Amino acid sequence: MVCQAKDFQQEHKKEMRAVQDSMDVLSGKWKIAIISSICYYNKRRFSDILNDVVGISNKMLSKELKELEINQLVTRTVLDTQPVTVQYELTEHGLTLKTIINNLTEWGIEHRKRIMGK
Amino acid sequence: MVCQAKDFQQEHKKEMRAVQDSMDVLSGKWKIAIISSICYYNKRRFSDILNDVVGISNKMLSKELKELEINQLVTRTVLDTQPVTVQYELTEHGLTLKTIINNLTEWGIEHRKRIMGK
DNA sequence: CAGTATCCAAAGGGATACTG
DNA sequence: CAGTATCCCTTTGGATACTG
Repeated sequence: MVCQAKDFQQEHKKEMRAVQDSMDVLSGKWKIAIISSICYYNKRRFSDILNDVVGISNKMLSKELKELEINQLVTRTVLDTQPVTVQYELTEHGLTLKTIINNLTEWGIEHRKRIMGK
Repeated sequence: MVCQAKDFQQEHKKEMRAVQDSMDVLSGKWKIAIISSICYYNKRRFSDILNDVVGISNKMLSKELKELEINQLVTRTVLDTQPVTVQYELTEHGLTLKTIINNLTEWGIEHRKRIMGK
């Protein structure tokens, strides 16, 4: 019984670490929205993301995309056009966030109903 | 065809708004972790959450819990003990985040494997 | 187009001490 | 125990202008 309680707590610590690991990568006002934008179209250009994500500045977008690249969630490809365009894509790893994005979308809709009320 | 494309984009705008609504409530370094802590035990006291969420200060925890209360995700109950203890619980609405928490936990484990690497 | 550079105000958030 | 109050340094991020 004592032992079971210990396992229970150990398990909880592991879960807390995991959830905090996720949030280290995904937290912040913009990351999930950026991923969501790219995900929907598979490939997305800088200026398109800038338009999709309401309120973000180019400075922020640039910074956030770099971090997502470092964390291997997106790839950046410079296209040989005139002028230059840059395409962002989710990596295989980034695509594993699709379920979470979908859940957050659903939840956002319900939450708005609830808070905005009735 | 043009019409279909328009619907596609309209749908995307709705989804972007929804996902950004979610993140308005959940973003920040701590919220998800706090909810996760309470969720695991159903009820959880202030000092316990303080222990669960690695790195958070009492000031931050206090602030974040207030916001979660405002957004109707948690309830706060003062227990008649000596000294006073306070219990936090997820609301019905807060409990709808359980799926997302679980997904984020799973994802955090996989992400750590991937980044810390092989 | 896709950023970078600079300036600068405002917010974030830790440490510490204190209260009912 | 569960916070609040204060001090104060750090980070954030908008606005604007500039570059390849």
